[in-house]
Amino acid sequence: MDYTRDNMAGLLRSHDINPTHQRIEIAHALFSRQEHLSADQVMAIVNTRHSETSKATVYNTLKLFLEKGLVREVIVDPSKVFFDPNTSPHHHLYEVDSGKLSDIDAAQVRISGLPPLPDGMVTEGIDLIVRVRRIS
Amino acid sequence: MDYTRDNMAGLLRSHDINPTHQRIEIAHALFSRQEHLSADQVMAIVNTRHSETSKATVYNTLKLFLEKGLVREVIVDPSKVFFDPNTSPHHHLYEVDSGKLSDIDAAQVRISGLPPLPDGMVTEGIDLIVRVRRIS
DNA sequence: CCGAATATTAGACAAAGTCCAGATTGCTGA
DNA sequence: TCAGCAATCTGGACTTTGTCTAATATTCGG
Repeated sequence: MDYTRDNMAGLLRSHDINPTHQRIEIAHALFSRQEHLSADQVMAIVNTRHSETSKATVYNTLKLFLEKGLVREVIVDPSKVFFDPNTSPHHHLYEVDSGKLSDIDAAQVRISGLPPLPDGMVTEGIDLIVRVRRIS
Repeated sequence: MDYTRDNMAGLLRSHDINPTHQRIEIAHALFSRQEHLSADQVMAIVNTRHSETSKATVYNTLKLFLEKGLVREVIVDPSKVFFDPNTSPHHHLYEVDSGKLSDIDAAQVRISGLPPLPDGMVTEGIDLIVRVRRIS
């Protein structure tokens, strides 16, 4: 897969998102790296050369991507949200001291014995986070 | 189990925590309710009558309780951390729209097929969060 | 190329949480 | 009893993440 800026435009369009210059840059930042990035990190990447994209736009765009199913939100650190360009079913491994976050393929993992949901509720997602720490 | 303030003092001592007035109040707030509370909520409860405990103390105390294994931290909402007086193994059910958080007993749930940990790492905990939403 | 709709922007604002230096508390031993 | 000392608590300034708003800029269909 080639994450050129041109392909980003197509990706955005296919998710019903108007591909503007800023949105393409932000998508490129996330998808070319295939990493979990915080809003802060996205902003830093997008504005490396000279400031091009405002804070508000970064936040708006990430929220838009989230709504349109282009990225996933990962909540592991109380101080910041990570955005994950991998939307296929998977879980997360979080290294507490370094803050490094990596994927665990959901295909191998089996979760059984969950209780029935309360009436009138539907599952929006199941997040499994394995918190690990370096042996000291 | 009786969560009187006197018993709180014993609980604190048994966890190697000096039982001060403020710490007893905070422990009482958490344990008498057996609910997930945010720092904000704890502060509101403790200071209902007249302001008695400062913000700094509430945060310091909750962090201390966490270190001493008296409470658990639950990270489900990016905007605030919840503190959980239930430290027995369990998972969480989070109602996205109402913000309500409830427990899922870990005894019934089986998680299998997790990949081996990276070298030199130990598991600090496994958080399983089922996010649900009311059918609209 | 025009005008409407859609995006972007700077900067003010809000909320959660941290930090610090000074004031309080509660022991301890004489 | 009380001075000395360590532990604790405090208000308030500060930081960081994220939201909001009103003005400006861009885009797109016709």
